[in-house]
Amino acid sequence: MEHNQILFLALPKSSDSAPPNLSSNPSNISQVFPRFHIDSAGLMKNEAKIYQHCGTSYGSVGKVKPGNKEGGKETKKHKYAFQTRSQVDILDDGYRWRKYGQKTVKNSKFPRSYYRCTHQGCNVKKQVQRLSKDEEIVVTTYEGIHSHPTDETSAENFDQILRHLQTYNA
DNA sequence: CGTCTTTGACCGGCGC
DNA sequence: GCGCCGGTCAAAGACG
Repeated sequence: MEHNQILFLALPKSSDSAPPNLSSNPSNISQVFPRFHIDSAGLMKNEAKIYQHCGTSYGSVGKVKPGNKEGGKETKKHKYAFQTRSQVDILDDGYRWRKYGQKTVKNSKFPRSYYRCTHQGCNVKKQVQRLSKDEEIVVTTYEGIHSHPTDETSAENFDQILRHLQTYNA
């Protein structure tokens, strides 16, 4: 086993070319990931690297329909995508997820799993997909913001990193 | 016994 | 209009 890498794909809004500063991160990342670690074997250490990425193929995520009526009914979807280098799909981020679907993606030879937060009133969804190119890379896409605390009380070092990332945005 | 996973069906959007 | 593709539902089973 090697050191795990956490690739941060931030999706603030449009595919606007953001400055290379890490300070321009989307809001409330720590709400999405209050606690982040790989539970299966404690693989992740403080060697986690965080990258920021804007645009690319993920720019189409959460797009707004051009033919929307009346306009102004644009719901902002907070959507964050990660790439984790791990051998396990399930990353325990402190929340409890219920799997509600699994589909095979045309572009990938591995199926994509759909999860939803089991907390009542919490509509946060999550997708887990494994890249066909690199079997070790797992893409986790979060959608929505958690409005409730986690069950876990212990905070990991990753929390500090996430807080440091979101210091600028409010 | 309660909770979560599994799995096929269903549905809506989009391209041809 | 039709078929593909991606996302969700829901029934039934697995598992503690």
